Amino acid sequence: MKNNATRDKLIDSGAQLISQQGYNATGINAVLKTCGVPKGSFYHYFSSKEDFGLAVIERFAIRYDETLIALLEDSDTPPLERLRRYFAAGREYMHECDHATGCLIGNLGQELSGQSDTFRDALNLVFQRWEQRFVHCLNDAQAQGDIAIRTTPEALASFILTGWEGAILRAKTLKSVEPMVHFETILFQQVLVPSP
Amino acid sequence: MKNNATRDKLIDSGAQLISQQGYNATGINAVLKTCGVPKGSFYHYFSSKEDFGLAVIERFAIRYDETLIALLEDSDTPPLERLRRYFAAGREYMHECDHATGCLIGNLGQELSGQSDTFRDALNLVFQRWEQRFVHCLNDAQAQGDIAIRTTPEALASFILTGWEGAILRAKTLKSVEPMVHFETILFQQVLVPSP
DNA sequence: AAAACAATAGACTGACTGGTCTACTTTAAG
DNA sequence: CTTAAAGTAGACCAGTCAGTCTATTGTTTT
Repeated sequence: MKNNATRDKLIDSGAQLISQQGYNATGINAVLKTCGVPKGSFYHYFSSKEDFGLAVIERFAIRYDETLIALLEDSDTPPLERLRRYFAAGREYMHECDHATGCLIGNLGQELSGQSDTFRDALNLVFQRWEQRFVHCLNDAQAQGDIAIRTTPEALASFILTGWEGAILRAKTLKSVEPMVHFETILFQQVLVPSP
Repeated sequence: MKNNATRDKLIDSGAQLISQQGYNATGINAVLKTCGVPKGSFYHYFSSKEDFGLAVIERFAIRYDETLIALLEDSDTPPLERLRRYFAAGREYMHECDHATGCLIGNLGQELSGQSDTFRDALNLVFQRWEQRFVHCLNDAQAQGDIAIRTTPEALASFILTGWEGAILRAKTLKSVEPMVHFETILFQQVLVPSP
């Protein structure tokens, strides 16, 4: 009943189109066309467009969490260096997509939070999971004496995630990673520093 | 030919609906309905939905710039206090709209930057004008010895704007101003500080 | 082999989209 | 008073939307 190549193809095509155009601007027919699946199959696997959208979010979150673990919980690398690699990966991806795509979760958060509570809850959960990864990494950094956390690890993680998401948004409208670089520079220069 | 109450009503209703639902999710008929204007008038004043959207952006940018000037260029108030008032106003507005609306320019930047270069350029211009207001205020702060700018005023302004926009986005999905508070706290505690 | 079910296939529906069209009313100029 | 233009009014259009429907094909289970 579950896992199927057709279902996967639908989700992958959907993720790509939604990343590029947003949720509302992406029609089901467009998804079907790009992966050559008939409409009957779509409504066999998903009960509605919303159901489909939630599946796209879930799949993306799982995949993304894997790379997040690989980058931020790599105990062979100093915690701050892990963060730098995370930012570098984000910048690289921004180049790859020609500054057009950005972060799927951020995009949908902006577009759908005010539209549907179901979507908002799902996206909020993903953000919270990401913040936890940051918290973990920040605690490591403090334990090793690399930084002094002057608020709470949670507040600092929130600061980093929101700043990064904002930088991605700005990078899209500017078509340049410059805002991402500025964020990273000031973050490491003034926020992620040892106690004075 | 120009200025008209009908045109204004259309733009105001459009701004409200687009703020709440986004651009793609807001139909022209919905705008007409909420302000009781017939379609003939709409296409008398605007050549297309895109033309209308650009007018909404322009109007919003002008209005918002006025409050930005009032807050950030008030020379009777210390520069950092001006910034604090700006953030407080943003938080207050977020409460008023029940964490649903956020920033119109940020929303559209996320939704339309990858979709239309015309929109992207218009939104980018608005962001750049805002950054200039921050630059001005930051220079004042440095001149008065309140802060030490360790990068450039432009980079710091970019950092503040992107961080704030990201915090607004996160506040929407979380339905709480907490991320905005965290951003402000850490910003004033570790970034906007005098030279050591 | 037969029955049951999963999956594929796409024509079709009503509602709605942005946009056009013609007709009418108001305003301003000559 | 006449005439031209600005603005109002809404029926209408082709296209698209998410979603439904019936029919058919594959694959198990019995």
